[in-house]
Amino acid sequence: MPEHILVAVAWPYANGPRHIGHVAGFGVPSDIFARYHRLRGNHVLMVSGTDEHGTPITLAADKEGITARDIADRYSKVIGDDLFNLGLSYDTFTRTTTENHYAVTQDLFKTLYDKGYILRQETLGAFSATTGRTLPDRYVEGTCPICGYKDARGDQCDNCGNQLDPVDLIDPRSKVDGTTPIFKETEHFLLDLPAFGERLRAWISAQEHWRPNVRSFSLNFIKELKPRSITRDLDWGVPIPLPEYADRDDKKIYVWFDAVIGYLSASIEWANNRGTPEAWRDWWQNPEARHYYFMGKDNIVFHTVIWPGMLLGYGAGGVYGQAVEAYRDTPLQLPYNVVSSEFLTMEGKKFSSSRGVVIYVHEVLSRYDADSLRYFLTIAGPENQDTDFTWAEFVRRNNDELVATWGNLVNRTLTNVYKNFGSIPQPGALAESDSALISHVEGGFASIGDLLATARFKAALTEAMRLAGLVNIYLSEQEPWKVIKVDRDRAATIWYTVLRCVNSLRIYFTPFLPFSSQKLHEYLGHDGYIAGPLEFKEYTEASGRSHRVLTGDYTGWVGHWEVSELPVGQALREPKALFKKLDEKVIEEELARLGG
RNA sequence: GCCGAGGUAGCUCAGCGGUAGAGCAAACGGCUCAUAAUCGUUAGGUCGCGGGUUCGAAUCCCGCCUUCGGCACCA
Repeated sequence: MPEHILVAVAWPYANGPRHIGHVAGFGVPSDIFARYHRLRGNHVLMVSGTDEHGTPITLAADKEGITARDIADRYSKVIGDDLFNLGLSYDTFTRTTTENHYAVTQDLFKTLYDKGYILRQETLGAFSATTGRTLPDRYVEGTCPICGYKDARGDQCDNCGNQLDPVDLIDPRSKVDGTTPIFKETEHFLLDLPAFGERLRAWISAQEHWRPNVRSFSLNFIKELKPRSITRDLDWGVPIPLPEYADRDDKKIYVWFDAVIGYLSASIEWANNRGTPEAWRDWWQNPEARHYYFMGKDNIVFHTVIWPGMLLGYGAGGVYGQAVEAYRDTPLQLPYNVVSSEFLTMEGKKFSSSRGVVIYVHEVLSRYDADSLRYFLTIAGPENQDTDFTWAEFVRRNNDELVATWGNLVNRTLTNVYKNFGSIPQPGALAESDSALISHVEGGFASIGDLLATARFKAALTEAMRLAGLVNIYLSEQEPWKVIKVDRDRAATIWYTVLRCVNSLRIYFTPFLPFSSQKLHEYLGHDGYIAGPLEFKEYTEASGRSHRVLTGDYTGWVGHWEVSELPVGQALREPKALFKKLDEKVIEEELARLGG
């Protein structure tokens, strides 16, 4: 029975280009997972988009003298291009500035409000004297009332570590332009998280398949749940769907509230775009569906506490949940697993765009193959702990592992067979050593499959590489290039054995290395796409505004996570090297770029 | 300050109660079909420090040193 798998990927924030740490955390792992489940024949829905509301984008816009939408448009395109070039196979990668997203967000807000899960409260907020815009706590600086430190932030003093309220700072000033902020009363809406406290605690406690750090961190967090503000004094965001706020442009829904709703709204958009508007319910209102969320560790509580709280509150729904009779009493699905990564550092230092400690995705992809980056970010990525990216390691992993073990196995096999046979050779009776190798390698469908299903990507790729290494050892022992001079039939059998293994390894590597796996698929003489092209599509909504969606037609792809036939006599296509070996010089060149 | 994670071979990391592991780097040897790729052998660690629990501890507990995160209106 095929399963319905939702792959919900963190939404990259559109205030600038994304660096390789971001795609290491959520992008590559989620794509491996989605591609694996498609090969398994499951119904995969992989959604995300650019997160385009919030203060940082308005600040970036002010700086350049353009609108927030201009900033969002620019970086949504840049980020979408990066993900496309990395081969991240979203079913729908959209944006949070669509009409559809606004409608779904407002339905969530309105439903939670009507059910009493949203509270109203007057609070004292800081506003910029020059622009009138709200100043988040961290954008207010001043002297710490506790220790006297002069550059304390509104939320916390970096000197004494105490948590602060910006109103208490002595001589407060705006971090943006140094002016004195104005404090005034403003009404805010708060999500009543304590109302879900017991249900969340019971639910999280039961999730024993979560990574331990995710579960324990979340359980710790919900010990002290407070209502959480879900509106901001901003003109850039989803409007509050209440009559008294209909015409006001000074208060919007908080970016984090709408961003997590993106998982649902993008699923609904996917269904609409393909002309099956109710199809999203097969994932969201199907108790058998499994939802997997991928993100960095900084986002855990939004996905294990706040979003689940919102889903519990929404239940079987408002407008969207209730629309179809057959689903009317079916609540939206909670996450099945929340796969959080740690952080990637850069030559030993934390990524920092402002200090130039950064490597953008488009920079790497402009000079290196996507599969090389994908390989590094998987085998050496921050899956369980922070890991370090260095150019020296990148070159070494590429040359000594990817090229030497897997690339070279494919290359020596295909060039030999293409030259000597031109097609899959007819084997004689398999020797003990031949069938032992084949069955050992084919065991990867179970072992690697189990690791992938439980999101242990590093171990899965290590196992695939180990199996590729076994075939290299076999070749060294059998030496078919010698045997062929005296016994062509035996050489054919040896090469057939190797080809059988390479054919299975092709499947194993497809989730990790889609571009090279597609090439190998073709060199082996197979037809169709095992990892085909992605595409951008433009969609126009009722307002007339259009937006771009990264998607693809994955249903026609041909690979399956099982031993596949390798027909004797199938003509090979002329092979070329799958990967490029990198010159050691690039290490110095890249380090020079960082310094300059 | 509070909470949490890490400190294992020169390097990057895995192992997380039962005789210390991998890859790379190093040394030597085999092979030469293949992107000077590959295969084999060797060498290399009192698993941060100090206590404790246990027949037995990188693995559990306590303390310390050290690095790094989170601490809720930055996403």
